[in-house]
Amino acid sequence: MNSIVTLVQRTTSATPLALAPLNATSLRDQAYALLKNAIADTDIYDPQQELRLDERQLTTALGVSRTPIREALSLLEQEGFIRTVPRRGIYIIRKSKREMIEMIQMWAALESMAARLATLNASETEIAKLRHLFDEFQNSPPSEHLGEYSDANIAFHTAVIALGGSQMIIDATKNLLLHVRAIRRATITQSDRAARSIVDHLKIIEALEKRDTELAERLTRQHTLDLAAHVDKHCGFLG
Amino acid sequence: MNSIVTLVQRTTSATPLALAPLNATSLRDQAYALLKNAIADTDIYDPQQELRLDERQLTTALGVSRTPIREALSLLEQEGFIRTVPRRGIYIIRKSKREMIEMIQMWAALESMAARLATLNASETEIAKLRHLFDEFQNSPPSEHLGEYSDANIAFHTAVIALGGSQMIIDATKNLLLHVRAIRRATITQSDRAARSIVDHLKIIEALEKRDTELAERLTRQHTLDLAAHVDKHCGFLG
DNA sequence: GTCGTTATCGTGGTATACCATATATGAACG
DNA sequence: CGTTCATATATGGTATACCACGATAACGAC
Repeated sequence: MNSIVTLVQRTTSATPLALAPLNATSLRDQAYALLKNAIADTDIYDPQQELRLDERQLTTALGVSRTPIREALSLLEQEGFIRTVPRRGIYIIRKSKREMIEMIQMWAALESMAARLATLNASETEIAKLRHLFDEFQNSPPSEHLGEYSDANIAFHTAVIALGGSQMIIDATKNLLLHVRAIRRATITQSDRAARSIVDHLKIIEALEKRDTELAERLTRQHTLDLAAHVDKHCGFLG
Repeated sequence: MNSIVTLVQRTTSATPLALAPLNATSLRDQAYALLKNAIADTDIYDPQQELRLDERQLTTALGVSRTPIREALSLLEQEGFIRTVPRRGIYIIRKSKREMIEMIQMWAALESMAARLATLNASETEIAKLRHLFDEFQNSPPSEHLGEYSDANIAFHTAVIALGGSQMIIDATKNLLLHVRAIRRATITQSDRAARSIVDHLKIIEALEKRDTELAERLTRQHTLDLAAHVDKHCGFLG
């Protein structure tokens, strides 16, 4: 069955207003959040995966009318997660290799700017926290628990961006992360990349601590551009 | 009267299907484009300007129902152009000074990445075209025709971004430009800034021609960050 | 006259009925 | 058996009616 639909139904059954929290969010926003999470949790690059969504089906699954569903889908379409083809259907989009590389490059641009801003504005204590993200990998090599390392990896980049303090960059990056995350899972699996990645991260942290603006920026940019180059070479399965 | 509404009406009267071109665009997309242009052409930082939109009013002005209007407004809201307050109204957003600076910083990050990519991928002839953008300013100083120079200025930055070849960056930048344009008008009015700006541009062009990746990137970033610093100092009228 | 209460209304949110048309289906004809 | 055309159906797009709720104004009590 369609995993998205089932997830959606499960979440919907949570609506009984047990405590009636200050749930002032509109149905459109709820549907938007739900669908976005569902899409993010779907392995859209699995060739088996069904990528078609059905408005009417979502209607019954969520227990709301088409209107908020359609508005939510409009937003997701604008963000590049889905595409609606008139009289054909609504489809989750698989990003092409080129698009994926462009997204990573854009990520590099934004995160390196965030690193620059972090050297200028972030507090000592905030920067210090970065090191703790990798405490658990001090003794054993990351190859032994790649799943956790992948999470810590994402957490590191997210943290650097947060350190920059630019809400605009933080927001713009969130969607990029969702798009790139699916592919990142596959690329980090090479353990040598994970090892080199840790070295890069430590150098970035040092640059941030030394408040070396240019260096932190450059290292951050290069680290992410390396990922783009890696995807370019090894991800032929992308369109 | 509300300038947006009047503009909207004028444009609407152009819909008679004289030749019935392949106008396959949905009413939602038409409304979206129309409203976006209308907002872009409005001087939202004029304290006199009415910033409230009325769904029902737009309905009659455009001659369509609320549905496509609302979907278009949803998109504009997500892009940060408007904000809808339940039971209060829909308002065009004035960006705060902080937000404006963050947008310019983001612009700097993206354009400098585009410059980097341009040194690696753009053709000689494409880069050569950049010089022609300023041909008309060779003899007379830009202070004599600031309006035209402002246009050429925007054209230059847009061209650099296009040279980068990343559709993702091109798209992300379009909205930023709309947001920043209103403020740019006011800041470029100092003629000394215009003169220095031209010098910067020429240096960027030279770096691109020499395929000096790092230099082109750095100059482009710094040029735009200078604008951010300038806005920070001189645009106290922003929230 | 001021404060509080109530009624009305304006507004965005939602549900639903309707529409247009590309695609699919199948029957009829060659 | 294959091709073609007519009909049916599914799907996204649009219009509209209804709803909930807060704001505001009108009114009344003190």
